[in-house]
Amino acid sequence: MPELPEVETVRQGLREVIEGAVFSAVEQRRPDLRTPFPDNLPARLQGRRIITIGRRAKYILFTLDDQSVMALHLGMSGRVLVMADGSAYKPAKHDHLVCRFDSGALFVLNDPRRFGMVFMADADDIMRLPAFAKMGPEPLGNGFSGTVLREKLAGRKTPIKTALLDQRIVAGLGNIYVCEALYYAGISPLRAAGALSDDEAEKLVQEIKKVLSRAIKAGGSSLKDYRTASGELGYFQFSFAVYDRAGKACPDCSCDVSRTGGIKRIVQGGRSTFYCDEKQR
DNA sequence: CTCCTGTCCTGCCGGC
DNA sequence: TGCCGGCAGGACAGGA
Repeated sequence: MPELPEVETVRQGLREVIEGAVFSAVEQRRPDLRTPFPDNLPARLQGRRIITIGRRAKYILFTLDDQSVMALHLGMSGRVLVMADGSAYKPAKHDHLVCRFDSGALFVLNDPRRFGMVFMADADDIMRLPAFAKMGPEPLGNGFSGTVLREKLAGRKTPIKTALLDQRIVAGLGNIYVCEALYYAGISPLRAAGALSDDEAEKLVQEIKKVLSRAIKAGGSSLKDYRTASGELGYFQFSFAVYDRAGKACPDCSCDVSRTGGIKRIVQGGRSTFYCDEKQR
């Protein structure tokens, strides 16, 4: 599923089409995703105006005019369809939540694997929900620095790759951009998290910010193509240095791939890691 | 506390 | 062609 850049792109697409709109019809087509939908969700949305559409880590936050917030996580396979004119929409397989608006706009949440989640709470309470309470800093925010990362990693023996996927360390990274950032930082995914030097932590933070920013920019520029094509938001073309490129040469590779075997794929914590062991130490 | 494994669910892809 | 195993962008529970 979508990692932070994809979620941010979805958020931007939603803002353009349904921020300020009023829910006129809400159809919840099954009782749950990974967790149950909030009690009486359709009734709680009906007639409410969306004031702002924000984001925290991989959650999209819809703040409504009654000071309630709906938090949406897309899980692994969640997708969003949004159309300014939803009159031609026909329900498709795995369309679990269908919202129509007074403007004629349409929002559909589609999630085949149903690893997604929807929560609802008063604005004052939303960040106290378990999903948010222990979250680490936003990777693109000022609260995420080399110093902060070093503190969070201190004493940890777990591999840096695994640590960066822990949302309590930093909130919003997923498997793809962790692999990518470690590559650009020249740090092996196998290194003990607590053993990074100050300089390495600082470099890693900078590369995390850079790769996420580039991906968001790529998403923004592809946004209008997605909308004109199908209204579907969530995934876009972005060229990866190592992710899903096992056996291939890394971008500015000067080594002999026939000898080194190119980019490696290993499994850490049950998830694939891709890296170049010539360039990452 | 930390860390490791298993699990939720469907779809897709490669191999036989 | 069909069947089967393995894998997938996430996050949590439970046990050591």
